[in-house]
Amino acid sequence: MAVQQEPQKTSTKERLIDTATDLIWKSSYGAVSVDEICKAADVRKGSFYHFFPSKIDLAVAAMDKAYSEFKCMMHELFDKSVPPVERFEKLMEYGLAHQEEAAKKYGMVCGCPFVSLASEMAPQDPQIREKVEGIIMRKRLYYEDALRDMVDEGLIAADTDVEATAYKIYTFVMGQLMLARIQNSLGPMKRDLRTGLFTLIGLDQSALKKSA
Amino acid sequence: MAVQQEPQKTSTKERLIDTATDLIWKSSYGAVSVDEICKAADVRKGSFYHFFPSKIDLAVAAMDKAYSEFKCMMHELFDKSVPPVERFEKLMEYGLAHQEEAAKKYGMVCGCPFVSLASEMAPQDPQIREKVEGIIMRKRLYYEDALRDMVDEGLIAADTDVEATAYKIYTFVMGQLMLARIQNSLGPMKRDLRTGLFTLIGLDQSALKKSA
DNA sequence: TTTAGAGTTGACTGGTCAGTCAACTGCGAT
DNA sequence: ATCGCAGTTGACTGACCAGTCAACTCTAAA
Repeated sequence: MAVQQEPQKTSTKERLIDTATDLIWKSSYGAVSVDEICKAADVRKGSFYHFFPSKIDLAVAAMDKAYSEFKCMMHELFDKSVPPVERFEKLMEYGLAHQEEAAKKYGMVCGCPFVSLASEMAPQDPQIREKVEGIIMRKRLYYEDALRDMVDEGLIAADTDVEATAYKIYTFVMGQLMLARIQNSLGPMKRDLRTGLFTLIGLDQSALKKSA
Repeated sequence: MAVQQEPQKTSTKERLIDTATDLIWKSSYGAVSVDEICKAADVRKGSFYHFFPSKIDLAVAAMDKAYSEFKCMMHELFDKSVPPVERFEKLMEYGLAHQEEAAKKYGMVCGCPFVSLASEMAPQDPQIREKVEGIIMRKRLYYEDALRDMVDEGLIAADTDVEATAYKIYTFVMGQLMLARIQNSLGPMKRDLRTGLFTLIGLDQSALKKSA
């Protein structure tokens, strides 16, 4: 009558990272305890501290994994072979789909996991701050590349301040995601993200409608 | 030789609210304990729970006070007698000054207290969510009024979607503040806030430079 | 002078927190 | 066979958590 103890499909470490991502993204770092993560991941306390020296290190590892997945997508989406306008179109498409999926999975709109965690933890923890700073920078560089290509193609003004524009886009998207999380609604984002982003870039909206 | 116990200048309740605002704004709700707030405010535990049924109620009271102060400023700044463009100019001026002041006081850039707290707590606490939802809505209505006045004055396109534009402005500013907090720097905001905001509104930048 | 109630105090509770540890298990290399 | 070691276990620590409470003080009204 021994109960068959079926083996876990994923490794203990991976399960901890994935569970932490879920729980922290859904609520917040401060509201999720190590015990909670362990219970949800079906891992004992000792194993947790075998893999991670502290709770914050798990959070950093979770950010690493989330970003490496995100980076893959960025890499193929923002490839030189893709027309620059389409890069942003596809990115927004992907972003919205990702949010819808997460909203269904978690029962609420969750926004950007990096930004939410960073806003909470950056003032207290330099590890988190540095990690997210790097993520922001690398995303921004993708944007800047695309903007330069748009300048080269004559799509936007030649004297466009590429760095400043990339920052503007970034903060706009960040704000859109933050509002969606706070209001628990993707409505405004669906309506405003695309036009707002292209306005900030300086692309003629009417010219866009044709291609869409 | 009795040590003179000089009386506190502000009421216990007020001191708790102000201290909580400081501590939570600087770090986060989850990272600040009731004991910590009490100690910093020189108030005993029992008094805390005499005035507030729970920690979350104090946070809500702190939001109320912060917003009521903010509202006074908004009310006179967004008065009909002020030209609409100037309303935004002054708001940004005030906002940046406020951030500089807070950065000096707390030793770091703190961003928007409403948004930071809401991002952390909205998914877990309906009281916080509702409170911040109301704040967002009322701010947005000020923006919409100003935008309508700009339409009337022929400063922006007559077919401007006032509600959508207000949302875009709001999220852009929110994102700018969030980035400033995460990066602990007001640099990008000083450079990009003004031009980004007016681009989203749809105001001709070159026309603005003249008046500035 | 009495009384009621707002405000204050500090000790207290029970639970939860992050993190520790010594003992154990299973396995792959020698 | 046995050694070493990554991984696992669960009991444990001490600090800290939000919240409680009965007793106290002060004030202002009756």
